[in-house]
Amino acid sequence: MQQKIIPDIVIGRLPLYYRALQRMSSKGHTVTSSQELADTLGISAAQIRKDLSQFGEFGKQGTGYNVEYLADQLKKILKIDHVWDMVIVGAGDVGSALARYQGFQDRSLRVKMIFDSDPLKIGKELGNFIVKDISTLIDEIKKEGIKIAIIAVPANEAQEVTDTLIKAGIKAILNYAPIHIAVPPEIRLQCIDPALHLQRMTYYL
Amino acid sequence: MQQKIIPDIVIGRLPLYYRALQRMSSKGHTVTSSQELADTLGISAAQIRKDLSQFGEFGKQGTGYNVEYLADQLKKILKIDHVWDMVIVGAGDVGSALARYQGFQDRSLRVKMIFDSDPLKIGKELGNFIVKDISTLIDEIKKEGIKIAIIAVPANEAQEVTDTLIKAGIKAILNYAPIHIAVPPEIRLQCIDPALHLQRMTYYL
DNA sequence: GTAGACTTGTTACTAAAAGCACTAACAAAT
DNA sequence: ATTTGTTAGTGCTTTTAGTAACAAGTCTAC
Repeated sequence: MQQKIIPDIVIGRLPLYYRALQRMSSKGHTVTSSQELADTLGISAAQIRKDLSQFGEFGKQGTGYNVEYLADQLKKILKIDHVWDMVIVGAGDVGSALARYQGFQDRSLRVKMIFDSDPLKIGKELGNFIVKDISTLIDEIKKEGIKIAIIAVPANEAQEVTDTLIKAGIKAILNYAPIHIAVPPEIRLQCIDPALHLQRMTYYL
Repeated sequence: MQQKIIPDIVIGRLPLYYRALQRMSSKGHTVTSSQELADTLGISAAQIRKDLSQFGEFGKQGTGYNVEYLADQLKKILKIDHVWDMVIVGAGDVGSALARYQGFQDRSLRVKMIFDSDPLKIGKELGNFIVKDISTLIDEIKKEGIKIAIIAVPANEAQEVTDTLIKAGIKAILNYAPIHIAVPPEIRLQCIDPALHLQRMTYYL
């Protein structure tokens, strides 16, 4: 039996739902509804129900969703029912900030190592880490079996770093370099460039 | 005459095209084609042509696009033919990193001020800025006529800060707080939460 | 126990976005 | 002058995404 393919856009909304549920849970909220989620997220209730129904039946008619239970199910679906270790490549301003970033806590993500190629940075302390030599990157990643990397190097080094990461066994990349990087189809890639977001809005001003 | 409404998804791709053109230009590239852009961006050539044709005819058949000219046109369309001043709210780890971020240079964006509510942070130096008291936010923003804000405060303060910003005349917001914030339809909003991007990828691992 | 108010999961429908394919235009080589 | 290869712009088709509505359960109040 062929398993149903879930559109990536749906997958993209699940972490959003999970984030809202985590927040509700921390406030002691025990049950919610698609309507309440819709209000807190700015997404239509029908959309939320449809997205969730792709994965099973998590709610109860007339009652809604149990917050803990639904959060738990989403954790399993997103495979964030355990912590994922990550590496950061690039110990410049962006890499340093990410190494100190508190926002990964309680979200099943943990920075494990940070690399740089600059001899002046290698060996230096950065948050709880010692910056490692990028030439040891492949070995270290393989040794720890890390699958997720964050790229925070200048644009002109990004593609080279990407290729190295893939050689090391990295399967998911979050790219902060302001350039498009090419990856084979089996590698997941997400990009963050604040300037792009901002320039998208200036059009309307 | 009613002007054609351009889908926001198209607007979202324009900064991407512009970024690629800037890069080509800095490498001395003078002409390009939809196909070359497609290759550097990982977007189909047809898509690029269609997007651009929404705004006019910028290319020459058989030849392609003049890099400088197209970049210039995109600048005008996106209204980034002049520098936009921005304020950052929140001088924590994220706000500090953004205040130091070099990536806004040459992209028509400039941080002008940074605010915080913590008395321990107010008055302190941060990069080239002195952290200002958030209680002066409305006055300062109005005085300078600033239209763009970056929110880098904890989740539970984000909505309140948003409301204040809108009162001050802010029209576009980039939100780093890990929560959905509500804004009236005329206010532009973009959100960045690295954990969301990462959790979107773990599904596939 | 029953009426009535809610809420889910699902289906049918509508809208939007992307892909394809074609025409017209241009440049370079012969 | 003619041929060949390239490329933009555009209309049409297909695919994808989102909305709305409804039947079937569930709960509460009385």
